[in-house]
Amino acid sequence: MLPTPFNAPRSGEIHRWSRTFIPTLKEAPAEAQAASHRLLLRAGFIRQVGAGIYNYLPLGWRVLQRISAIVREEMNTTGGAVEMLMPALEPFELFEGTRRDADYGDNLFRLKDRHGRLTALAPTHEEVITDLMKAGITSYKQLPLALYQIQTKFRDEFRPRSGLLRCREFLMKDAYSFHMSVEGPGGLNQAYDAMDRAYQNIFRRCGLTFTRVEAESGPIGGSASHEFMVNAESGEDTILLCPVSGYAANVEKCEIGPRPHDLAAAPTGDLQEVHTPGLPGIDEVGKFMKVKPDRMLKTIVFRAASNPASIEWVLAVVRGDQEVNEGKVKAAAGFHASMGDEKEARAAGFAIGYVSPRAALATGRKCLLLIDPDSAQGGFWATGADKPDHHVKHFNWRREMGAALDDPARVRVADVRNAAAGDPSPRVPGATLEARKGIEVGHIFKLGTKYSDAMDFRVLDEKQERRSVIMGCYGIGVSRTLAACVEMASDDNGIVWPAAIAPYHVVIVPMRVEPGSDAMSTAESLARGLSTAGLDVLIDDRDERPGVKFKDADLIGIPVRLTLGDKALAEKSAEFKRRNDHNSKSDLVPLDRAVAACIEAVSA
RNA sequence: CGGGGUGUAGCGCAGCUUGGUAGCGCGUUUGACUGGGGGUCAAAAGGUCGUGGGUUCAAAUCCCGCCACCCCGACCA
Repeated sequence: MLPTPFNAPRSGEIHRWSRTFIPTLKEAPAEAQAASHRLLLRAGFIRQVGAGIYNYLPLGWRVLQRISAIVREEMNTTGGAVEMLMPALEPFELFEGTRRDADYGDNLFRLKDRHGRLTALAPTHEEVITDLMKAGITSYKQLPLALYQIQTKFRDEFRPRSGLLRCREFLMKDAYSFHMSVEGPGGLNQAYDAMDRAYQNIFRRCGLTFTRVEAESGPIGGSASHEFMVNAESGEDTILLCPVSGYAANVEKCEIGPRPHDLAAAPTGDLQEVHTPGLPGIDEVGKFMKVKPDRMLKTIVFRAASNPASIEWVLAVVRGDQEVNEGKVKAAAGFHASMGDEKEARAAGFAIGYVSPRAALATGRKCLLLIDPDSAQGGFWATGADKPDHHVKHFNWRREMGAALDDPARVRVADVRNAAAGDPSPRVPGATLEARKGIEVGHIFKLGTKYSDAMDFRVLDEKQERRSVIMGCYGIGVSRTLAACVEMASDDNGIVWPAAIAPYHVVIVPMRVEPGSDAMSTAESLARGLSTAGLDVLIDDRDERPGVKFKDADLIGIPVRLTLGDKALAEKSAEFKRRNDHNSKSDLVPLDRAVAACIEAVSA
């Protein structure tokens, strides 16, 4: 046997439709709503097993493999990482340091082994890899290091939905990097930037149009985080962007440009109490009082963590039609605060459901009042009356709050709400933010020392001092990326795969399928030629009517279709059609040029 | 977890109100005719009607419980 050179081009696979499993459906199953869900089901790529649990059928698995291959290439080169594999089972003791079992809560799949030991199905692997590195890395000389895996993750999602877009079991690429420093050669920032580039390459190669947005960073200070959002209306996430500066962020993170405020305006009338019995929300109360939500003040009670000013509660005020942002509340307060436990807040005297900014003035509790600029205005306001079943009209800041407004230790005006379309851009005066829907396919994160501190992962530096290792982590939802690609590229007839991730590059449709027929033997020799050129080929050898084969070929979305009918064969030609080429008829291509035409179409 | 919806043949559905031998279309199998965008004719196979209980001479149908799946919502009080 001749030796095979290492760089020999890979020859493509040749599969026959009749010998693989492609159960296409004429009608989409009723439960599927999202376009990707419907098409993947109809085209025979996936089949549901349970809520948020799917089989990847041969076609679906092939695409996952393609995406994974791109991910591997980019990770191994641009990303500078090496691949490994960690287990799906995770003993609970690993959470002792990080307490993430609590953070994950019900989203963590828990199970007991036969000895009664608690075990988790891993939702991600920070603990496992940190534990592993702890044992293997003891010196700064071994760093930096970046490792990744492509592996099944488990999250007991509250509500799985939209097929592969939100699953309980899904395929993820997760990478972790380890450093002695943030800045400089070998530092976290360098690895982060490399990953950033790798991610952009990956999603571009998958044919996705995406927006890279600033995302909420974790509770440990200084960390940056970016999400890669595929632009799709069906996305669950909302992103905001400034069309002038290019600034883009997710809803939680997005800053809002300067907004004027005015707490000194005169009252609109006497404070008037209204009986509003048993009305649960802003909308209902508003309807009852005939006040629009944007003229009501919403006051949310946060429990303050220990802080130098020994403040116990933080009250955040936004307009009734806006949403309080917990991260911004913390940032404005300057210390940690979390949504108050209802019982605890009631015990402290807050009339939950009917809280007004005046609750901050009550004696005996130390409160910090944070007022969003949009609600720090004059004009008519309605708000709670600080007692059950009552609201007030004609709330006026100066009259109701008095001198407290002038004490920055007690009252501050600050951005504490989620950004929304139409808000001023934080980067360009006069520009306004636009909202888009997106599917989050990737997320990169500067972890800092969060995990290494929690798990005591320290190594000796060049001065023989033990220092916490600085970490980054980088995730891609591989199976979600597949769904996002379908959301992005489909038409009335089915999926339109980009060649880079299509399950096959070429589908050959012989009109006659009897073995030895001109059409079949031509199909086979064409397939061999394509395979030699490195293309994967599917021969539709089913004895079906042409219409059925064409419909199916369109549905499963193979980039190039070669049709072998009597007329074309009589001219020693094949009909050549690109899947993404709409209206046009197919071209006749001489058989001896067909392979070249396919290569050209696929490498475009 | 709250609200809404659905479970009847592989897929899509009707039948349930008013209880009385389980149906239609697609798909599947066989045969013939056909053969360029989801064919025609003929014959056939395929269903514990999600599940457990109850009412009744009789339950897919009425009553109660449970399960599964889908959609919407959800720390903003």
